[in-house]
Amino acid sequence: MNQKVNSQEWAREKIRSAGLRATPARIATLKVLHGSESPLTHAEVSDELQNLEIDKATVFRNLTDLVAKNVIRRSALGDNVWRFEIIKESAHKPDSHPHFICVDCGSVSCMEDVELKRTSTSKSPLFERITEIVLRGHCNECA
Amino acid sequence: MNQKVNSQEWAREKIRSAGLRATPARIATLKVLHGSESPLTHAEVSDELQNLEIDKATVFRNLTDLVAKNVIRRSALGDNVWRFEIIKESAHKPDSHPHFICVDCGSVSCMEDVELKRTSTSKSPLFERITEIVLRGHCNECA
DNA sequence: ATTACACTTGCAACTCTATTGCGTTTGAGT
DNA sequence: ACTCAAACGCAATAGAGTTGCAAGTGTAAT
Ligand SMILES: [Mn+2]
Ligand SMILES: [Mn+2]
Ligand SMILES: [Zn+2]
Ligand SMILES: [Zn+2]
Repeated sequence: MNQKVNSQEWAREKIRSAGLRATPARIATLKVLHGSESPLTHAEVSDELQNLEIDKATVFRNLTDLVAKNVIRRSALGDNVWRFEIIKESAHKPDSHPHFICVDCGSVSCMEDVELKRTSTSKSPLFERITEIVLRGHCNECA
Repeated sequence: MNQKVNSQEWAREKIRSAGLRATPARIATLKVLHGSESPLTHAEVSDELQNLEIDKATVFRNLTDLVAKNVIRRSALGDNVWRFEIIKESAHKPDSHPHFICVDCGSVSCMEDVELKRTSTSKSPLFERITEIVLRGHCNECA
C-alpha cells in the first residue's frame, strides 16, 4: 500500500518537474510504464488503463508529451508500432541501450548489458551520430 | 538500350528462377529496386511505377512474394514504414548489412562497410540469433 | 498455335496505428 | 473561490498494409 502511494507520488513529481500538469491519465500512464521491464506499445498502455476509460487520443497525446519532455523514450522496433519506456536517470550514464525484438513472437528486450563497437576499419562518419540501436532476430523461446 | 534489355532479362530470370511468374508488374518492380542504392518504401516503388498504373495491392503482394522467395529483403528502419531492397548474392558473404536512417530527414543508407561486435563482457544469448541491425541517428546533412 | 488452369491482378472494402479539430473540462497558480 | 491555459473526450481523418472476389494472364502441356 505504501508502495502504491510512493509510486503515485513518484509519478506526480516526475510529471510536474517536467513542466506538465499531473492529470490522472498522465499519472496512470507513467505508473504503467514504470511497472514494465520492457517498452510498451500504445495499445498495451491503453489496455492497462481501460478501467479508467481514458480516450486513446489522450493516451497518445500524453505519451507524445512525455517524450517531448524527455521523461519517456519512444522507440520503433520494426513492427510498425511505437513503443514507450521510462528514461532511467542514472548518475552518469546516458541510459541508452539497444533493444532486441523477436521477429517471430514480437517479444522485446532491453539489452542494457550490451554494447556495440565499430570495427576499426570503418570510416563511416555516420557512426558518430548514432542515437539508437535496434537488433532484430529470433529469441530463445522461438527456435 | 542494351542496358535496358539486360536489366529486363535479368529481372525476368531472377523472378522465374525464384519460382514466380514473370509478370510486367514484377519485372518493373524488380528493375526499380535494382536501380536504387538504398532500400525503397512501398510508396516509393509505387510512384516509380505510376505510368504502368499498377494497383498498390498488387505492388504489396509482389513485394511480399519476392521477400518470401528471398529475392528481396524487407527491413523496418524505425519510421513505421517497410523498405525493400534486392538481396545481392555475393560469392560467400551472406549479404547482410546494418542500415542507418536519419531521424531528422529520413534518409537511409546501407552500411555495407560496417560491422558490429559485442563486447566480451556480454553474456546475452540473444546475440547469437540477430538477423538485422538498425542504426538511427542524425546524418551528416542534418547538423 | 491452341488450350487449360493455377497464378496474378484490379478494385473495393477493411483493419490497424496514429493524428487532428473542436468544444468542454480541469489542474494549479493567484 | 476564481481564472485560463492546458488537457480532455469525441469524432473525423490520414496513411500503411491486408483481404475477398471476380476477371485476366503467364506458362506448360497438347
Ligand atoms: Mn529499453
Ligand atoms: Mn541495404
Ligand atoms: Zn520469439
Ligand atoms: Zn538527415
